[in-house]
Amino acid sequence: MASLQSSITDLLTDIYNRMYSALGPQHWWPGDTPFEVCVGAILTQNTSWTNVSRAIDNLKEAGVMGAASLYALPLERLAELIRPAGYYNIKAQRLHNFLTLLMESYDGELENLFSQGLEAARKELLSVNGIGPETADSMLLYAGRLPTFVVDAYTIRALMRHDIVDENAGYHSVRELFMDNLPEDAELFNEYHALWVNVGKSFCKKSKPRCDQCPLNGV
DNA sequence: CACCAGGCAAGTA
DNA sequence: TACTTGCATGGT
Repeated sequence: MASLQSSITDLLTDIYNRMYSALGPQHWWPGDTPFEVCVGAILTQNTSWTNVSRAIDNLKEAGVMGAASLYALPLERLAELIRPAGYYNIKAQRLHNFLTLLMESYDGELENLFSQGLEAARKELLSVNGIGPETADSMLLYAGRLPTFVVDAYTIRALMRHDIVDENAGYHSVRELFMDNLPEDAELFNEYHALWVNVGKSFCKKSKPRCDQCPLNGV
């Protein structure tokens, strides 16, 4: 049955309920520790998670999944370990840039970074070359449990196909759409973003849409 | 074979 | 400001 929307909040809530009912809890982010989540956030830039998982396994196997030991690695050795994740040279440099911030300004402790609060920590992360808005928000939400909304290509594509945003909607405007119209709830934002990715992978694909099965049909 | 994947920065006009 | 290009492995 169709439902009437009286506000953007109701629309976004309805979309969430539809996706959650169809797909259930997503158990994000896959990762044993907040630090591992941050490493994964950089490695997964424009890259499938299966490839990233291999790279993370290599780092664990080498015993360097920690701020100090990863920071101490030569770039060539780091690149070699993360090779399965693709873009390994640039990602090695980006990881090192992040570790430089963490080690030199926060004593290697993510807690010291996140305890500043969302806005200050976000500004710090965005100052790192190689950390853009999605990577920063992923770290803040999934490692720091701070209530920021993560937007990605799946989110924007699905919103566009359902005429909820227009074709020139950017990261910032979509992030604000969710944050201005939903309660400031890290658990909700966690599940909501993960559901967008699932919908994007399963139904709202780039070149093979399966719109007939999409839980967003009828919003 | 072509296309895609949980982006970002640098270069060009 | 608004496009375009490089980065790279691995699955479908």
